[in-house]
Amino acid sequence: MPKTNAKTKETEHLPEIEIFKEYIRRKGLRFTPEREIIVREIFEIHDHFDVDELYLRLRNKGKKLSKASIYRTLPLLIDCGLIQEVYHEDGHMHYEHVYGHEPHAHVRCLECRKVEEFTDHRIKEIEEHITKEFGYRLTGLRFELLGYCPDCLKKQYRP
Amino acid sequence: MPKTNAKTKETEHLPEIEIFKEYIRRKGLRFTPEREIIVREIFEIHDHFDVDELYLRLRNKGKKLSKASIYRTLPLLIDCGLIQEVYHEDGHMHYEHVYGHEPHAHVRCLECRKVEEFTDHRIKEIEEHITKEFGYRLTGLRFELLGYCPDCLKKQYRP
DNA sequence: ACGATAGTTGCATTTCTTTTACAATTACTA
DNA sequence: TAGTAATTGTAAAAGAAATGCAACTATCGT
Repeated sequence: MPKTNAKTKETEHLPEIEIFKEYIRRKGLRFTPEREIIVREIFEIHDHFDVDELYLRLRNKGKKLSKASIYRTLPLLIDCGLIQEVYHEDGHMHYEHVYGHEPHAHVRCLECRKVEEFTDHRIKEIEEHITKEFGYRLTGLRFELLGYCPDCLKKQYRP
Repeated sequence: MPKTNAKTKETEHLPEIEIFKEYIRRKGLRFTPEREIIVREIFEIHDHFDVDELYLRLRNKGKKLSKASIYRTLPLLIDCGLIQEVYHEDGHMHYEHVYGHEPHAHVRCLECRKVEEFTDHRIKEIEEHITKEFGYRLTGLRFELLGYCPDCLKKQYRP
């Protein structure tokens, strides 16, 4: 179960749905009920998610829309900077919210498979370094540390 | 085309094939010609690679082994710490050498799709921090920065 | 050196994720 | 409110990765 330590304060930003609407408008696309349902559901999940989980949550709420619509909506949300692909695991992609969240690292335990988030001021420093020294304009970041968590080390799953 | 700035000096370590042999022995597995061919080919590639590229390189050299063997060998190489999954793109996984390489970040241009590598002492510091403060034992790392490279910015692909 | 045995290979098939063609539907603009 | 171009669901396709199986073989003990 992913744990989320590095949540940014969720105050002082536009609601995600407004960002999305504005993006849709700017691109000359359409704000459909299906897209609205998908976007609202995604931002009710306060954790990493994947297509199947999202689809099941919607079905359980009686919202019957197709997976195709989800697969079509995700790239829009990525493009407008609301979410990002965070890691590919168990044969499929996992996503996380980006907008309003500080850059952070994911630390994954290879034994119990839990994922924790950590912030570190040095992440921003590295971004700044790349920006200033190499002239990149950065828009996103994925940082994953792999290893064994204290609990699993204690249980001697790993010597 | 991925560019590789952050290559570590390749001296002063055991040949990868020896590491692999030792791992195979320790696990009671078998050192087959197919495995040897795959491993040697992987360490002749000095860049990121994927299954298809590896398969084609082998075919072009007249080595006719199956993709299944590649798919079965990669987890072994990951498990013994020689390579890692580095990013999932174009619908499939990409790999890179790990053994003998310093931890580094990948900076990906979303326009021209090039991938550059950068080292930064802060990456190690962050690792140490996670290790000391949170008690993890870390074995690997993926760090990807996404944005637009100076060239593409100059060409005004992005305002 | 040889034979037994358990691991490995290639092939074909399967599973699973993600994409897409198409016809019906619908959001948006004038 | 009508016109039009985007969107939807369905079903199928595309593609990556995993796997069952029979034939093969590396390895080990004798």
